[in-house]
Amino acid sequence: MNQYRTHTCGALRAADAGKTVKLSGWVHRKRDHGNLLFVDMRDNFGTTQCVLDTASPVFQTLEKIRPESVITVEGKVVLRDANTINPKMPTGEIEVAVTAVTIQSEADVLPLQVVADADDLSEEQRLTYRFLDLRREKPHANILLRNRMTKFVRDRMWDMGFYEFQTPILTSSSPEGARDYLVPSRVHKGEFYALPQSPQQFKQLLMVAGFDRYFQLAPCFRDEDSRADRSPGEFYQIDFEMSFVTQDEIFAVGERLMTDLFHEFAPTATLSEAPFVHIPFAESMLTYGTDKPDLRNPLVIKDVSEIFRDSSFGLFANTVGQGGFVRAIRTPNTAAKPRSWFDKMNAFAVEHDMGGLGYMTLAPEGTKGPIAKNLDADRIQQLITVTGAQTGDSIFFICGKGDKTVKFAGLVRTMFGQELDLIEKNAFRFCWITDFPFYEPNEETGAPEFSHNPFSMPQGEMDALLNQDPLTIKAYQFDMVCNGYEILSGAIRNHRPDVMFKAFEIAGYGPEVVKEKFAGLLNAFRYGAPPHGGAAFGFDRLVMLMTDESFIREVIAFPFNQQAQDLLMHAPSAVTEKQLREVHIKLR
RNA sequence: GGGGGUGUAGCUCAGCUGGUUAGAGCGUCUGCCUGUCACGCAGAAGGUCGAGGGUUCGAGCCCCUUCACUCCCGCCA
Repeated sequence: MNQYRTHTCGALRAADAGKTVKLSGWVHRKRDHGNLLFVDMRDNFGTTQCVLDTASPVFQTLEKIRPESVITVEGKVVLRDANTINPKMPTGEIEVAVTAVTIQSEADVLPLQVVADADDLSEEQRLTYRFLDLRREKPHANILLRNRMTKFVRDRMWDMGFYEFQTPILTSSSPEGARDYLVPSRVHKGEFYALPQSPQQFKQLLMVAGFDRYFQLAPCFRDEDSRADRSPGEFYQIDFEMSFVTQDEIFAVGERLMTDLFHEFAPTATLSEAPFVHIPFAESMLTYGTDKPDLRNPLVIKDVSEIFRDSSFGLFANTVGQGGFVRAIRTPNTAAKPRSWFDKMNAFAVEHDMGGLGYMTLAPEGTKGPIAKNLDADRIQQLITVTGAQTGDSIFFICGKGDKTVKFAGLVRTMFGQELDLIEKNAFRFCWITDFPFYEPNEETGAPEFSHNPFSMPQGEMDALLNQDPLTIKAYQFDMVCNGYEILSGAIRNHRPDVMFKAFEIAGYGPEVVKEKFAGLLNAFRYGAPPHGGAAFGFDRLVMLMTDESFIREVIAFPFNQQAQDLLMHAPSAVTEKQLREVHIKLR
């Protein structure tokens, strides 16, 4: 018999009454009635109430023990009286009458309150005492859910015929993408390894090696600043790659995995049916003002620039005349809102450094508002038709130039979705964003540069590179978006050296540079490479969606803080002179 | 790199228009309590008001500098 326990703290039921048992766990809560003492014991599996009075030989010991100490108790399982049953606890029909106790580890006074399970501890406290924080119910449950999702994903990928691999953690620095984490080499003075930003090149090499289907729950490292949904430093991807496929087959794998995963872990939620809707990048930017639209929000953005061109509404007409544009959003059932509400909406624009939010209301007695006053009836009718507005609605207008205005329209859409409580509840709405531009103009020079991953295949391949304006070429590159979060990114890869040289040449890289920086891949492609493609899900972000958390730290056992520090292990930290000498580094 | 927010007891916070001795809840400690399950009751201890400087008769509060944490922009598949 195990010397610590016969049962876990979540196991005992009425049927166990009469048994002599041993439990080990943490002192969750104590309720001391003077001559009667209740001790709730907690472990990973649950909580059990222990009871003892002055007749117990260990009464004094347990009366003194501090919360969160680890103890082993022996005692008899007894049924509770009907009026003392606790229906909120799975073990609530019984309690353990304690006859003996062993103190395994006595806890000091706690720096923060674990048992209170309050959600309002500061991040700094929680991360400094993460081992205590993770004892709390919700953080504990989040990590266990992540654990079950890990197994589920792994099983489904195996079922779908993917082989699981490990790829190197110490690899070479890559010039594209994010900032690398560097590791100095001791053996090779002045040279550095880099931690992989993703196993991108390795998984492609595995395709060249003929393994057909690869997957990995891959750690990825990027030295970039954090966001609520983006952990600094490191994160995990469900990374996969397939040979002899087109985009649609990658989509099918992604849809299968998400459909199964969300059915399993969010059984009550409404899900998008596969196949998920495809939204070309350009359309997404126009209709939603972002490349990661939240489709739970029913509002859409319409371009109404042409209606305002040469119109009598001078402000908008002038902007359109100078290459700007006007976007409109219909907001249902808002025509009767007070003037102060429209002013508040306008203030939102000012906060975001935009001129304002023009509007027009469709009251039963006619259209109203500053824009309606200055526009002829025909144009007003066109606005109503384009936006689909009905009596009782209003239409808001965003006018300006450039990318900033496009994105601002997206912010306005999101703001109205929340303000008017239009966001669908308990739903996961998926879509594919497709047809990303292969190149984008450099902000200063206007010269084409890679907009995303240079390893993806341009649509039209060599013919497009030779004969098309580079800035109009699209890539076989796509994202999957769920509820406004980018959860996957993928592409059909460029497996043709000639196309790759040409693609880099257009972006301003000569063949020597390509040969130097991508030697591994290029060399491999010279000796027979299958057409291939793949993608990667952000695993942490999926867990975050599933747990309905807004912060990615909530689903990572030992996350960095915003400054990419581990407050528990004190990383990063200084090292000794000797260590620095060995890796040939001198600090300035 | 830039912008916003926060910083007061071990934890979470309140603190008015600048005014006497800086408060609450939880936790801790002490005492009482045999059916609680966030037990209850009584009491006590606990403060460099993030740090430094300034204005003022007087600063937790106003000004300047600085540090820490956090959210966002930039950045980032």
